[in-house]
Amino acid sequence: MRPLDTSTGVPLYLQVAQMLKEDIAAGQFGEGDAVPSLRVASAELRVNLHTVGKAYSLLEREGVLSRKRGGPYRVASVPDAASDLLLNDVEALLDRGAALGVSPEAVVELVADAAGQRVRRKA
Amino acid sequence: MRPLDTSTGVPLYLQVAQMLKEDIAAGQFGEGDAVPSLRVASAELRVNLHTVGKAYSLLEREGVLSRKRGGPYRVASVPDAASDLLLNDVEALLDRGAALGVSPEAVVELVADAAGQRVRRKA
DNA sequence: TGTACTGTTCTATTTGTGTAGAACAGCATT
DNA sequence: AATGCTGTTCTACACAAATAGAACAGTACA
Repeated sequence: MRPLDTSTGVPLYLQVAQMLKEDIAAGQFGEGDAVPSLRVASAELRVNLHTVGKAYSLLEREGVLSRKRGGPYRVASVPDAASDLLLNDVEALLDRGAALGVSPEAVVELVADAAGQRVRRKA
Repeated sequence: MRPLDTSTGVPLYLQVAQMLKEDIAAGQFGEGDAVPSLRVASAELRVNLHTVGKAYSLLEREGVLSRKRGGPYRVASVPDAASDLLLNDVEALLDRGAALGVSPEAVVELVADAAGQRVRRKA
């Protein structure tokens, strides 16, 4: 799994929930599939078992996961498409740009440049 | 000033520091200018005096602000240009896109669409 | 019936954040 | 000198987050 970022101040359990949600949206887990158990996930992420439990129960309240007593967490419903999950971040980026006096068009250029570098790096 | 977001889990003092840094980068405060005093800023932001103090001393360690005993915090050096401050967010956005299986090009399109809506909304 | 897994619950401790109020020393102005 | 501002320091408390370990009940399978 991807690493967690402890420098931003964002609680780990929120990061874990977000990460799993993205993985499900990306198709890594289908509806009805069991997600990694608390102990397995906590070992892989090098995080406490209770932290993962908090993340999973949060996703359960959101309707993404479901549980049966004694059984593993399973995917209840696949969240919105990947691009929908990104929209919030896109809006936040434009907000920050506006706060800095950078026009939306200029932000688009910044993203396009950075994206271009990635594509070139990959090739 | 802009409002603080208490829902993200990001510490308030980091948000305050970030906000002031952006305002300075945007030209709201020039080199040598005094920034709002701890008591004024804490009243405007509806935040504790010590929280603002923590933010200011952080920016002092970063070299953005400087202080003289008994005097106000002043801008020591204007941080990087506004667009530079946005680059980190742009990279983070592309990272999240990659995690979701969304190509850099598709992310650019998302941003372009959202930006287009803003320009139209403004007009 | 064991065995091994699942999540749940409990207590306990540590750390960071945020708030609150008071007191202090330095600087500038009147 | 007195007043009013500046940031600093101190104690105190409340809360959320994270860690740790133990014990528990339910499920599945050999």
